[in-house]
Amino acid sequence: MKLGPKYDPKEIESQINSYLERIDKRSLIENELSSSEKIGYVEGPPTLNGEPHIGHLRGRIIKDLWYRYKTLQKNRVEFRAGWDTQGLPVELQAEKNLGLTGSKAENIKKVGISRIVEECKDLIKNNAEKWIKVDSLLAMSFDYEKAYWTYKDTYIEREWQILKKAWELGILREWFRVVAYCPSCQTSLSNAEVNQGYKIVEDPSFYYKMRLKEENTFLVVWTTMPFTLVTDELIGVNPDSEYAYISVEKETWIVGYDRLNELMNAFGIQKFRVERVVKGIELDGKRYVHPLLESIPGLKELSDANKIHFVVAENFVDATTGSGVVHLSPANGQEDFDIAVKRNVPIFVPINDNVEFTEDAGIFRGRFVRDCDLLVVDKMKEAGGYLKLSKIKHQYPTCWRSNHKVVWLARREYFYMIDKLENKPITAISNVNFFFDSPKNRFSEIIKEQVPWCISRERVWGTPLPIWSCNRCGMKEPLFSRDEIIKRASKLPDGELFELHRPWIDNIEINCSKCSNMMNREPFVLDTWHNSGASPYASFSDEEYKDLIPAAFLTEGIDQTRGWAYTLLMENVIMTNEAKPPFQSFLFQGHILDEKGNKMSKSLGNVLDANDLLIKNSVDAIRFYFMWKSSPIESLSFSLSEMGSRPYQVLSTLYYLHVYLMQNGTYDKFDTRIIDIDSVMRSNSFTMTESWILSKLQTFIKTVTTQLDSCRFNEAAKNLEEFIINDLSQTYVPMTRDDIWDDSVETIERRNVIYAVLGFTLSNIDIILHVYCPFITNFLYLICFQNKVMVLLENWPIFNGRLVDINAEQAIDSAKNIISIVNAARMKAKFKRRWPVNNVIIFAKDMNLLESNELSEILKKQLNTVSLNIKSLDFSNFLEKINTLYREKLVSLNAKLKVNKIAPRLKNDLNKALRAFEKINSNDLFDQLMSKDKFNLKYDSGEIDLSKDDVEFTYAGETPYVMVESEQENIAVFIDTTRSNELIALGLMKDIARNIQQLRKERGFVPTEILSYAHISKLDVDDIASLENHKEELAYYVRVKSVVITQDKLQDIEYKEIEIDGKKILISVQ
RNA sequence: GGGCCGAUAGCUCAGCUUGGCGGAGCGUUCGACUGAUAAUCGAAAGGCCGAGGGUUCAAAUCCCUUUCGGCCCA
Repeated sequence: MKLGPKYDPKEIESQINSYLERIDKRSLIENELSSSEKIGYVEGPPTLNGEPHIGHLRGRIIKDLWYRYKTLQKNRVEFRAGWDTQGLPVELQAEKNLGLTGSKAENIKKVGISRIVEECKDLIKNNAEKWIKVDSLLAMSFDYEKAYWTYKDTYIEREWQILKKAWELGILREWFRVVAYCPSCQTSLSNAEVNQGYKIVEDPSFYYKMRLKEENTFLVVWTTMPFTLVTDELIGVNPDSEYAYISVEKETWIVGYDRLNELMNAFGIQKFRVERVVKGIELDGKRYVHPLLESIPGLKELSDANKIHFVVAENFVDATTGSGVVHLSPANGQEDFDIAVKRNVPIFVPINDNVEFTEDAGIFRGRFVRDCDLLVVDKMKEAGGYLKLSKIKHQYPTCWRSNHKVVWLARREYFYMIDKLENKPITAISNVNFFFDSPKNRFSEIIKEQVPWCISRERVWGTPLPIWSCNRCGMKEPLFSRDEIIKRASKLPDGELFELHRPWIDNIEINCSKCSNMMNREPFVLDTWHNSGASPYASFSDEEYKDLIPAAFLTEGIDQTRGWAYTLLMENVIMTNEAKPPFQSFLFQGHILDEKGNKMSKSLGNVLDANDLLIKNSVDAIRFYFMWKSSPIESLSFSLSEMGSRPYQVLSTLYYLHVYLMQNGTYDKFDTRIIDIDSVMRSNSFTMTESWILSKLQTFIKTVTTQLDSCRFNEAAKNLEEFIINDLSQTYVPMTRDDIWDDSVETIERRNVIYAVLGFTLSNIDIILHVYCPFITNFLYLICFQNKVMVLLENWPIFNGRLVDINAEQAIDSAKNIISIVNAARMKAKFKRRWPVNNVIIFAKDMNLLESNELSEILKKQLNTVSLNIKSLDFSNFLEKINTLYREKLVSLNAKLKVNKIAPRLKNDLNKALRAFEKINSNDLFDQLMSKDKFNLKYDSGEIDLSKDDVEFTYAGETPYVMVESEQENIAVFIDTTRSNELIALGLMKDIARNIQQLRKERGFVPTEILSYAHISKLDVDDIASLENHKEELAYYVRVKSVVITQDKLQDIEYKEIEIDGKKILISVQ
C-alpha cells in the first residue's frame, strides 16, 4: 500500500479488501480478546424475499459501528448474522417464481406443498447471497458461519420450546380471530393483502325492521350483507346521536334522526309523524325479536337463553349512514366481534372451512355464505321484516389473486393471551436503555394494550404448530420436539429425520391416546413474527443463551417497535416466566426517505439499490454520511449530492493531513511508528500550540465517547468534522507550517515535535473514525502507524487528563478570534494578508491569556505584523472605552446631538442650536464633557448646557489606523496601514514567492526538493532594487539555490506571466 | 379514525427541557488565503421559526386548534 498524492476512495477499498483477505481477521480478534468479557448481540434478521435497498443500510451501518466500537473497547462481541426465511412474502415470491397464478388451493393442488417449500428454500438461499455481497461491500463484520436461519430444524425445535412454556403456563389457547377470508383461495389474507385489494364493488343495500320485545316498536336496520342476519346477535346505535320514534301507518319505528327525511324519501313514505326523539344511550339494553329464529336453531338457542338480541349503544356506530342503526354479527366483523367480547356475548359461528353454513344455521345449512343474501331477503319478506332492497357501490376489499370479495370471518385460531403475563413485560423494559424518550414511551404504550396475539396462520411455509387434534373426540395433544413426535408416531413415512415443515410433518400418523382414533395436526404454521421473535433463545444454545442474553445492544427500524421488538420481549417473558427483557438496550432507527423527503416505494420508483450505490460510491463516505446527517431516530432524506459534498471533504482532508505528515516527516526521516507523546511533551520545542491541539484532542475523545455510548452518532460525527477540519487542518497545521518549512539541522527537534504531535493526533482520529469509515482509516493507519495488523485490534483512545491544558486551549481559541478580526480589518483596509503590517494593536477585555510571550509570537506570525501591542480595555462603559482609545490617538470622534433629549429644552431654538453644533469640533466637545461633565453651546440667540447624555459619539480608526471591533468577543483591533518601502518590498517578495510556489506545483516539482534557479524579469526599476535586498529570503521561501532578477527576459528560460497589483511580470523556476 | 414523531435561511439541521436581540454548516455573490486539502478566512444577500388563536412585560420555545409529511395501529 502506498500513500498516493491523490485521494482515491475506491482504490483504497480494493487495496484494503485484498489486504484483509490475506489475514485471518477472526482469529486475530479472538486472540486479542481472549481474556475479554463476552457480550451478546442478536441480529434483527432481514426477510429474504428480496434484495437490500438503501433503506436497509442505515441499520447495518449502525450495527457495524457498534460492533467495531465495542471491539476497540476490548469487548468480545458475538456478532452473528441472522436471516428471516419464512412467512407470507417468501411464500408468495416462491409461487410467483414457479409461475403459479391461480388461487392458493389450485396452486397447492397443481404442484404440491413440497415443491413450493423447496422453491422457498432456493429463493432465500439466492437472496442471502445478494445480502452477503452487499454486506461485504459495506464492510460488515458479521460472523456468517454462525448465522442463524429461522427455517432450520434446530431453530424450529427451540422455537417450539417457547410454545411449550406458553402451553404449560396456560398462555397459549384457542380463541377466535376475525380474518379476511378468500372463499375462492380458501385461505385467509394478511392485512397487507387486504389493503392492496380495495375496489369499488356493488353490494345489496338492505333495510329491514326488528320488533322490540317489550314495546310494539320496530328498529329500522341497514346492512350491505344480508347473509349476516344468520349470525346477527346485537343491534348497535350511537350513544350520543339522536333517534326518532316515528309513527308510520299503524306502526312505530325507530330511526336515526339525522337520516329520517332521506330514509322516508327512499322508502316512498310521505305520511309519518315524529313522536319523540331520544339519545341512543336510552335504547341500550332493549331486547328485540329476530324474525328468522325458527329457521336458525343455533341462534334460537342463544336467544331463548336471553344471551343475545339486544340493543347496544357504542361509539363506533356511525349514525349518519343507512338508518343510523346497524346490526352486529360477531362472526363476520372485527368491530362486531370486539363489542360482543366486551359485552360478554357468546360468539355464534355456524360456518365451516369452506365458508358454508353448518347444521346450526338450519335452513341455510350447506350453502356458501355469500350466496345466502337473497334467500335471507326472501325469508325476511315472508316474516314481515322487509323494508327495501336496492344496490350500493362502495369500497370493499377483494382478493388480489382471485378478485373475489373477501368475507370477514371469525376463525378458530391459536393465541397468546398477553394479559396473562400481567405486568411482567412492562416491568421487563423498565431498565432497558432506549436512548431516546419517544420510542420508549411508544413501546410502553403498545405493551400496555395487552391485546391477544394470534400466533397461528393458515399458510404453508412456516414453523408448524405442533399440536395434534383427535378427529373423533377432539382431544388436543401438543408434541414440542422431534423426539416426542417420534415416540408418539404410529407411522413415520419419511423416517425419523423427517423435516419439521409441511408437508412432511403432516405425513406422520398419530393415534389419539384416549380413543386411539386418527389425529390430525392443527393445520397452522406460526406467525412469522413468532419465528423471528424466538431468535434470542432459538438461535443460541442453552449455554450461549445464559451468557449472552439479555443482549447488550439491538437496533432496528422504528416500525419494528410493534414488530420484532415486541415479539422478542413477549417470547422472552414467556420463556423465562419472569420480567426479563432479552435486550439491555434497543435503538430504534428512523426510516430512509428520498431526497425530497418522500418515502421510498416501488410504485414511486425512487428506491435505490444498495449494491449499485456501494459499487459506485465511496463506502466510507456512505457510512459517514448516513451517521453524520441526522439523529438515528429521525428519518433521513438521502441525497447523493449532499453525500458528495461535506462528508467527502472531511475524509479527503483527513487523507491529505496524512499526506502532509508523511511528505514532511519522510524528508526529515521521522518514524511515525514510534511516537512517545510523554517524552515529546518534555522537549524544549514543545510549544503552546502543541498543548492546545493535544488538549483539544482529549476533550474531543471524551465527548465522542459519551456521544457514541448514547447513540448520538450524528453529534459525534459533527465533532469529528469539526476537529479534523477546523482544529487540525485549519489551525494546528497553519500555525506550525513555517516551522516545518525550515529545513536546517538546528531546528530538527522542533520539527520532530510537530511530526510527533501530528502523528499522535492523527492515529487517534484514525481509531475513532474507524467505527464510521473502516477503509480509509485502516489504509492510513497501516501506512503511517501500524502498531497492529489492523485498526480493529487497537485500543479505543481513553481520555488522558495529563494532556489537558485549559489555558492553552483558551489562549489559542482567543488567538483564533483575534486573527479573524484582524483579517476583517485587513479586508476593510484593502490590505492583502501577504503584506506585512507595521503595527497591530489589540484591545481586549480579558488580558490574562493574551499576555504570554509565546502567544504573542504566534499572533505576530499569523497576523503578519512587525510589531504587536496588546492592551486592556473596559468594554462595559462606552464613554470610558472611547476615551481610552481617543487618548491613544487611535480614533477620531464624531458627535451628534440627541434631538429627542434637547428638543424639549430648546423648543423653537432647536434649529439654531443644531446649526451651531455642526460648527464645533467633536474632539473639543468630548474633552470638555469628560473633564467638566458639561459643554456650553452658544448659538445666535442663546446658549444651552449639554451633558454627556445629550450627545451621541461615534468613532472610527484615525489615519493611519483601521479599526474593527467585535462587541460579542469584547475585542477591538487596529492595524497601522502605513507602508514603508521596506514593507512594500517584503510584500512584493511574498507575492512573488507565492507565485513561484504555484509555478513549482504546476511544473510538478516535489515540495521538499531544492531547485537551482528562480528567474524574475520585467520588474520596475524600483522594485528590482527593493527585491534585491530580499533575494535570500525569497530563495528560502521557494526552495531554490539562487534567485536571478533581470530587467529583460533571458534567453532559453521559459517564463510564466503573472500579475501582481496590476503589474505584469515574468517568473520561472527550474 | 386513533397514537407517536417532524415542520426554523435556497439545502441540511441546532436552538425548545428551564420564555429574554433568531443561529451553524453547505450553497450563492464579491474579496482574501493556500507547496497537504475538493480545506479555510472576511463581507454581503438570504427568515411572517408551517398556519391560526391563547398565556405573558416578553413566545421559535409554554398551552389550544389546525394544515402538511413520516411511522405504527384500526
